[in-house]
Amino acid sequence: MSEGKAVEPESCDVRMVHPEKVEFARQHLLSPVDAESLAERFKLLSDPGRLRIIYALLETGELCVCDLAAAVDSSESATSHQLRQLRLAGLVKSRKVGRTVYYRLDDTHVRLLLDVAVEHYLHDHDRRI
Amino acid sequence: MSEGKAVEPESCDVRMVHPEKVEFARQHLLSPVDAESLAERFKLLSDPGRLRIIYALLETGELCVCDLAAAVDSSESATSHQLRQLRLAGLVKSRKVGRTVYYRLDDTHVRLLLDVAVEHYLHDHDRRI
DNA sequence: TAGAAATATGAATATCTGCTCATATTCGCT
DNA sequence: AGCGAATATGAGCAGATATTCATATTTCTA
Repeated sequence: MSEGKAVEPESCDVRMVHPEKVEFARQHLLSPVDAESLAERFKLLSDPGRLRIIYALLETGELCVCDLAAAVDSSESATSHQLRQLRLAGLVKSRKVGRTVYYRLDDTHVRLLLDVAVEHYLHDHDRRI
Repeated sequence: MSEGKAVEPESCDVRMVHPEKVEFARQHLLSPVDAESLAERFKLLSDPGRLRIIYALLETGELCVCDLAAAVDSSESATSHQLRQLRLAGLVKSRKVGRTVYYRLDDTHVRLLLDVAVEHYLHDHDRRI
């Protein structure tokens, strides 16, 4: 299915050894937009603090900011900033009771994703739990 | 060297509303070490370029640096730098044939992890492709 | 063997990220 | 109303990251 001997003449030094494999790869690749979107998702999970926040919520169901900060052993401000990111990304939702705000996960998929990752990278590879 | 301050900023403003939930969370949380380890793993996947490289290898099986660069539409140097990261992290392996180096995935788990992520974040959520 | 090709690596740079500190906002309590 | 508590937010800074450019290394070839 990979045709196209004439590759996009847009780049400067695009030499290739196997044009057909390159073409095949190009067709099956993530689009730049998808790659960006997916990368953003992973970026949310690429911070130890955020990971710990997510886990705390995963385990307790719901926690207010100050408890969350205490649980993950971070400042309340830092925790609030992190929660803001998670909230804007739709990963968590908040519920306000008086002046305290309770956060909980609002993403049914994180658990699975984390389970898969933990299973593979913490258990198989270099488990030091 | 510098003595600096106390490395334990825990006793400054650690107030909590539900001490028992905090305690529970602390016990079931990822340890700082595990969180760091897991976060590093996710960080590898948090760059669009690296994601595209991984996908290209996933689809074609094996590709040399210059073909890879052409496939993901990046410079050869940038691609090489990223491959270095992936290599150091054990995600890819290389095979040298003459002066060209062929890279392939060396992680049986990435595919599953990516499948889960793509399934959920690109399809379910806000697919704006 | 000289020179070119494919890749790797180091340095410099520009951008991004997460933290702290200060301040704002919202709410409860007296 | 006024003050203090819980959280949110913005500015600024320090550390991390990715890219580019230049150079090094290895290997093929004339």
